[in-house]
Amino acid sequence: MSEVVRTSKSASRRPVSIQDIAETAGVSHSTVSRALHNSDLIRPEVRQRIQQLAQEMGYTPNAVAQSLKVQRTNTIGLVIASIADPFAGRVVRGIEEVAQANQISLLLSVSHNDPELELGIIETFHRRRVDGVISATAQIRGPYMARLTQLKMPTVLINQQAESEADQLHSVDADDYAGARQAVEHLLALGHRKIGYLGVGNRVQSNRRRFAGYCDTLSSAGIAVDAQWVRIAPTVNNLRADDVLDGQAMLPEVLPTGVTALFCYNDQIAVGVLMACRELGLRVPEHLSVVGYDDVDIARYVTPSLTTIHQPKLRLGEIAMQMLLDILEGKSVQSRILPNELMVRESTATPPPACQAQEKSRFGC
Amino acid sequence: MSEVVRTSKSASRRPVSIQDIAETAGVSHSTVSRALHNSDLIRPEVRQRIQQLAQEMGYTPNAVAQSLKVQRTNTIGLVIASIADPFAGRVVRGIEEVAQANQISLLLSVSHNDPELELGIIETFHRRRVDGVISATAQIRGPYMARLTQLKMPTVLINQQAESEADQLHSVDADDYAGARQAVEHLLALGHRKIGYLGVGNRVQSNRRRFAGYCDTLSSAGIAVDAQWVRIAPTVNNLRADDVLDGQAMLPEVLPTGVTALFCYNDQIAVGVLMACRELGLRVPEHLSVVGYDDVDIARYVTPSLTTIHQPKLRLGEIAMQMLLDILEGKSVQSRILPNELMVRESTATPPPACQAQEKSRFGC
DNA sequence: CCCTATACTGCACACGTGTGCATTGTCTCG
DNA sequence: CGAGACAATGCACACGTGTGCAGTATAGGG
Repeated sequence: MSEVVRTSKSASRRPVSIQDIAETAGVSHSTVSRALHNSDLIRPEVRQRIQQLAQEMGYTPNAVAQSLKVQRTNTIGLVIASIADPFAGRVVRGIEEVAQANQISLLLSVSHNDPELELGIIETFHRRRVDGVISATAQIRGPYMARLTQLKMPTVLINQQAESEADQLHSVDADDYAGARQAVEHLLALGHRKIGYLGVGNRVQSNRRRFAGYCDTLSSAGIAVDAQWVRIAPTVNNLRADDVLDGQAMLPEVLPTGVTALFCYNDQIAVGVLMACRELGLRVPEHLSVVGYDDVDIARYVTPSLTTIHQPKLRLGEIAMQMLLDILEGKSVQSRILPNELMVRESTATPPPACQAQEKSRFGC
Repeated sequence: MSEVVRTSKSASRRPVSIQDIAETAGVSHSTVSRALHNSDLIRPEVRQRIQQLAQEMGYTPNAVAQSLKVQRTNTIGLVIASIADPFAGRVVRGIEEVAQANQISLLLSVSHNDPELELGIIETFHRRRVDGVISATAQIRGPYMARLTQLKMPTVLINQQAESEADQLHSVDADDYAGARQAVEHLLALGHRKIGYLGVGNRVQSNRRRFAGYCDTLSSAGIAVDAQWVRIAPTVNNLRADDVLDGQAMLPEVLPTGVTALFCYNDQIAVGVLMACRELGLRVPEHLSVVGYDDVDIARYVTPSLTTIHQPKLRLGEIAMQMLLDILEGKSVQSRILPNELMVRESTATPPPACQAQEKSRFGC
């Protein structure tokens, strides 16, 4: 008899519900619900019998129904600019680990830095009633951010240093400005004075901060920044192009200005520079010093290995997720800025003799 | 008056529902539901008025409730072994693009090749009632796969060539065996005869297929495979270690055997070999030829650039997602195997003179 | 033996949405 | 003018789960 019921149920292709369990157990669905939650309102023996029955019938709670009822999805939305970017990969990993440890699921979306898409993604997240949002996209633009705050979705931004400290908008960042300063100071210490900057046009905020660090450091050293030393990769369709190609293309443009070192927005740009140098027969670091940013895996594997600024990518992700969890629990949290670390490898050295000579004469040695 | 109502609603922090709209419009919630779906059961003017009202009140449909009702979440679960792996990154991107175009959301989970975790992930996906699953993890093991088929969740496997063509289990793969053959044939054509293989221990299936391609190709050429030429990176905790380090560690072990070329399981292993060679003062390809697998970005950026087998990573992802969509629509689909492509770059050349001399004398030249 | 406190269980509603069916109103045709 | 057809809308239930409250049974105490 009971077998017949089970068969008809399983034939109907619908997963078993607490209602099904209730019927086979001869109790109400409320009792089953409570039993499965280990409520001490239910007699221990009944509780155990129901739990065993649930096991036997292959019951899996319907998270959709639960979410609807308790008004919480245990899901957070994650926006990143690109998956191809190894930087994002590490950050996502940090997020994922903390999320998994806290039974939170991740809804992943890629924005490609397209404002239209970003808006759509936020809308989708809201429709799905995610508990919160982590955004690791390059920059939040006006309407995007406006909608975000309007919807009152708890949000944590990564590496965006949102200037407007709005209500529920928190952020965790690595210190772009200080990182840039470290990089340029390293080059200054090696004796370089003509130091160029290769930036990007489609990550406006972070590019601006790193560029500012670059400018200020040179100024502090009494060096006037020559606009010729600076190139910013053009923005194509607001979409992220291939940074390596951009780096490759920009090198020949700054070379004639006589720079002896280049500080690059990120490691990919720097790798592009390395490849361009190889084509031109220019040796790094003998003829030109190169500094990257991020310290992605590839920085260690290219030849010469890249001197770069290490960002605590994993930590950024972990902290962002933990911060969001705290917000959801009602704790008050405050935005954080993490320090970076200079990794000195093979791509930087003292300036080439010719320039050193120039410098020497200049200083009267 | 209506303002008072609006205010009280918005003060209750709950998003507006169709019920709220119905009250302000003076109709039933059914009418609102139909109007928002453009049902022609509703008078056009009413329809428009309701839609405008919904707009004004900032209504966003509750996808959770919809999912519960229509028994479909428009969400699929995605399991990958690691995010750090650039191979996975490209595949995910392909999946994501097709998903986004079809209004499907992605639930992302990382398995780290841990069977325990994998099982938990599948359980979570089932609880959340995803419409389907795409698995790009290295290998599905017994209990994992059993549960997958038991739950009747439509599933597409990437690069796993599931031997048991079970019911709802479909797959899309790049041809490991043929890829390995291409790689080894390339080396043979260059004149190499002592060719080694560096594999991995924690991606059993694909490693086995590539190794088989390696063995068979050598056999076809009349070369007996020397077990000394072959190394498999040890498996640590079932977790994926750093492939580059493994490659670096394995090179010294096979070098004494006199191999003139190495076929590596993937590009990371090959990069490790490159770095080890550099440490030992061994030049690639003059002293040793190296072939990778996957053709991830890094393969183009290292020095020398890697000869490798290009896998259509983006296509794998796109096809997998499209296949899953077809399954969900009830279409019948069949598993596919995609071809790879040999990318000849700088890391392969004819064997070093010493060996060539040996070969020559051997062939009586 | 009766009353009350206690332990347990079921009823009914709620979460937000979709939809079959009944109901109402209007128009048209005989 | 009445009847049937058709258009438009509301009622009620369903999806699967959680929970306040009422109800029942049992035990204990007077």
